[in-house]
Amino acid sequence: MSELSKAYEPQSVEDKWYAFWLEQGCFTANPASAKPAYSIVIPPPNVTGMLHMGHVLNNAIQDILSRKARMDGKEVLWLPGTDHAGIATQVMVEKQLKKEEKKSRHDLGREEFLKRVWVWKEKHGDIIINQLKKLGCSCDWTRERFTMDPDYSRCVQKVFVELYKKGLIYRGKRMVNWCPVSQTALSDEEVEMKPQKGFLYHFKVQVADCSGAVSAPNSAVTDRRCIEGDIKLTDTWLTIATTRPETIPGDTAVAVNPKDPRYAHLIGKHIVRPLPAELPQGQKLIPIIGDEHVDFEFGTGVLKVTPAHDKADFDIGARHKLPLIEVINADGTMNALAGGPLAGLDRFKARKVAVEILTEQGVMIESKPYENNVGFSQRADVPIEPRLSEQWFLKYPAVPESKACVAEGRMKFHPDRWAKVYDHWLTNIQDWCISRQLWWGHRIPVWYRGEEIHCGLEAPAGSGWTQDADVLDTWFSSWLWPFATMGWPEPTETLKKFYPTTDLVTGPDIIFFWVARMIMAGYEFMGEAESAGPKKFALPDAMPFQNVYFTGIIRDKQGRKMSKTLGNSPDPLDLIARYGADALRFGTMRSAPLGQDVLFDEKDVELGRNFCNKLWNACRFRQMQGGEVQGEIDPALLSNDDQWILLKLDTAIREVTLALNEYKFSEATGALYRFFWSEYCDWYVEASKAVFFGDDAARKANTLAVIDFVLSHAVRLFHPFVPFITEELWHGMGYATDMPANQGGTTILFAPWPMPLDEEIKAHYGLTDDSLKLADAKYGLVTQGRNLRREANLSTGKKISCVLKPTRELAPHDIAVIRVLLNAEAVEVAADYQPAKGTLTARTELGELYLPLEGLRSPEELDAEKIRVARELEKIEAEIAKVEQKLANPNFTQKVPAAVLQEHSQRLAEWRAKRDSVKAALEALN
RNA sequence: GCGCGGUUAGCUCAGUGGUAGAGCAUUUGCUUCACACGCAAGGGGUCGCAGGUUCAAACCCUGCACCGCGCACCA
Repeated sequence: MSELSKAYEPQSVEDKWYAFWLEQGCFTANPASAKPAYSIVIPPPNVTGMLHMGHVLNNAIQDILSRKARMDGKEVLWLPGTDHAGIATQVMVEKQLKKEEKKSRHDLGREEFLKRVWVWKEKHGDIIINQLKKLGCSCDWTRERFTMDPDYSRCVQKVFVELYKKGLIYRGKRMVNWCPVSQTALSDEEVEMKPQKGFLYHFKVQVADCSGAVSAPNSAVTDRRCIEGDIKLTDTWLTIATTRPETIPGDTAVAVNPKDPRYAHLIGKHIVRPLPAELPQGQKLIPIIGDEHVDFEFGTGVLKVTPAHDKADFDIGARHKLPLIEVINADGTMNALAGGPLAGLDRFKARKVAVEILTEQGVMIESKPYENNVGFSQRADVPIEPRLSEQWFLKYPAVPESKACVAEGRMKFHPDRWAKVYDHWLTNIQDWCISRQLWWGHRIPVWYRGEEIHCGLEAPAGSGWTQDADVLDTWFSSWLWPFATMGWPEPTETLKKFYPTTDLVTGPDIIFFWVARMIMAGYEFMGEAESAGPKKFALPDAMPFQNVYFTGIIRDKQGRKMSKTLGNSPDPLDLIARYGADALRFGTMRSAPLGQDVLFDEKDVELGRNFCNKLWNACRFRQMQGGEVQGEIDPALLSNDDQWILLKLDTAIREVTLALNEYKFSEATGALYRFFWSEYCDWYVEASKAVFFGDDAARKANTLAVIDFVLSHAVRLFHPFVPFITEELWHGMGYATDMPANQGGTTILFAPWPMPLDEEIKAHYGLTDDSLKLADAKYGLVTQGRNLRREANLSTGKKISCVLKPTRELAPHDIAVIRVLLNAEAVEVAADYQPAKGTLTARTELGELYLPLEGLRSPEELDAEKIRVARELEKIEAEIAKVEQKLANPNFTQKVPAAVLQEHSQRLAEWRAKRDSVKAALEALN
């Protein structure tokens, strides 16, 4: 770094160093290494996805953890990859197909369509990977995995077969969440409950008495005929409340609570279902049944039961052996059984038409606006349709082990409140519907031939077998990620070295989808879960990671979720182009406190950029002073400022290290920011100018040595957060040269993480509390002096002369520092100074500071000054009163610890002294 | 309905019993020889509300309000 530019220019630096790191193989993990292991598996982003702010937050954190671990001397594996993301990817390719060729996937056929998806994947799959590289992610790209890689696919199938053989996977006809747009079953987790504004319709039905006329209740509808003449319609009408009148044709009973005195006597009788209108009454008689499920407080206390289209109703149906009438097609339209006017209509259109028909019949009583929770397909954002279909299900394995590891604190969640959410979910889970009616994904390894069924890794021998058409839920492959990416089922060196992984960084929105299931898979396939049976890996504790860090959700500055439709999501690549990757990382980290959502504001990135520029220029300042790099520090030559900054560095090292250990990234960046900007730059660099502007060569060399010591540590402390600029400075400042090649000599990546100064070093340099206090007092004096200057309306550029009447002895160098910091021509030390009229004074810890003005001020300025000083006096009096009151309370003085009491007394003395001084100043103004 | 978070300066957030803090924004003054992506000095808060514990509460306890999230088969 011969000449540093005036401002930091990230563009010229970032690509260069990333290429260098790759070339040097810095990110490649070596399983044979003797170093202790540190590992993270990336939450694989959607292969067709684009980098968004959530990725930035998530991956910046993983990179910080990885880089810190490298500097701690660990062998680091950050394993990257992408997810095939079944529905999302398939939909994307289907859309493109529609747009460009006006074809559906069925037009192409399964095989041809899948070819197109792979083409898409080859074309777009690298985008997000390259974006992660832009961000600076130090992933081991030699181990990049994709959930549809042949090896990975093999793992997924193997797992399916194993669980099938154990009886944990089974096929059954059950009620599932059906997405009419994607036309596939979904798991419970993919359904999002959303409050929906609709209507609660009340309609009446007539009770019929036809005992004996109805055939067995569990027979199919077509057989359930009443002879027209046998129906005896009664005068009793029941009112039913429903939000879904379009499902009336599918009703096969009406349920009341058997304890409900209004209706109990009607149980066993029938009602005439009003729809389909054209069917003869005899074919529409359905029984009134008694079921405890019915809440008689709600609605009318009469519940229509539609077993084929409602989960709860399905259960009631099962209890009462009711027949099922399906009236809705897979695509959400009504079928022929729904009746003439409804058949073929979309379910929502059909709702309106059903209401019209009921109104025409004169049975509609009222419709009142009503808000209820409706399950939505998370992916397609339409209401899901509970639907009876044949699907594959998994009974979750290793549930007790998975609960225990978190409950017992062996696996830690950060923040830990998620542990409760996790536990609650595991306590209440239902079997997992794992089959999807999609083409893109891992095909279910089951073949059929007539009544025969074969589950295995290969197609069975013989002809006539057809494979199950469905694929597996994407999460059924991602739950294997922590070990399937490392060579499982073989006991590879990588697995032995890096499993279980150390940290997982992810969003709380996938705690059930992914985190919980990975834990179960870990116990089931890597450990000795009770259900697991004999294993190649009987790890004593097979949990896939030791810590889970849950990030917040990134929102815009108004608190709204980032979304494509709102257009409120900035493009991270654009931000990187404008501010630099380091700026984006630092800004994001600084504004992302543990466990809370992050309100993103571009100002944060700006702050990051400004910070990088500050770091850059501080180094530039050092470089402009010339001299030997990293000379020896001579303790005898240390100034008070030197001692102060070394102590502040020590504090910063401790704070940043502790914050990182606790995953408090905003605290760590906050500490770095404060240390570097408010302590090092604002005070130390400015104070050092007293040395560099002087002519003490020995002191200059020593100051340079201190600066190099501080900067070489600071740059390392910063590296995990801002990797590019720190690498540039590490080399440019020459800090790499003295280090062994594998410990910082080649790259800062492996430079040792700074250690706090131990007691021995502190003693060696004479770093004491007193040095800290003296410096604080000195800088306090400077602030007060600048304040005087400001009161006198003397611009910062103007040279002034001050007088200090000291309360303690000060080294000549400290006086020189004060002079430089005040930008004063002279600071005279005079024990017997008698201020002239109109001299501004400030009472400081080090003595009275005077700014003689020689009558330079106008009467207006004097008046303004008087008002200000009088106000200050008021404030001081109020503080004194507050402390005096406390000290006057015998309860206080008797009960309080001695230290607190002493502190209060001292404070009172200080305030009183200050009051005297301010009073004197005020009098001097008059 | 149950559970979990949150409520502190205009904004975003730190602050777990003893003098209310930071960044941004704002005011004023500075083209001071590292940095205007900067420097310096200010102004600004009855810590959501009501009780309680304590010598002392932003902090601990109880209740309430509002915001957000998760879970839940009220049609």
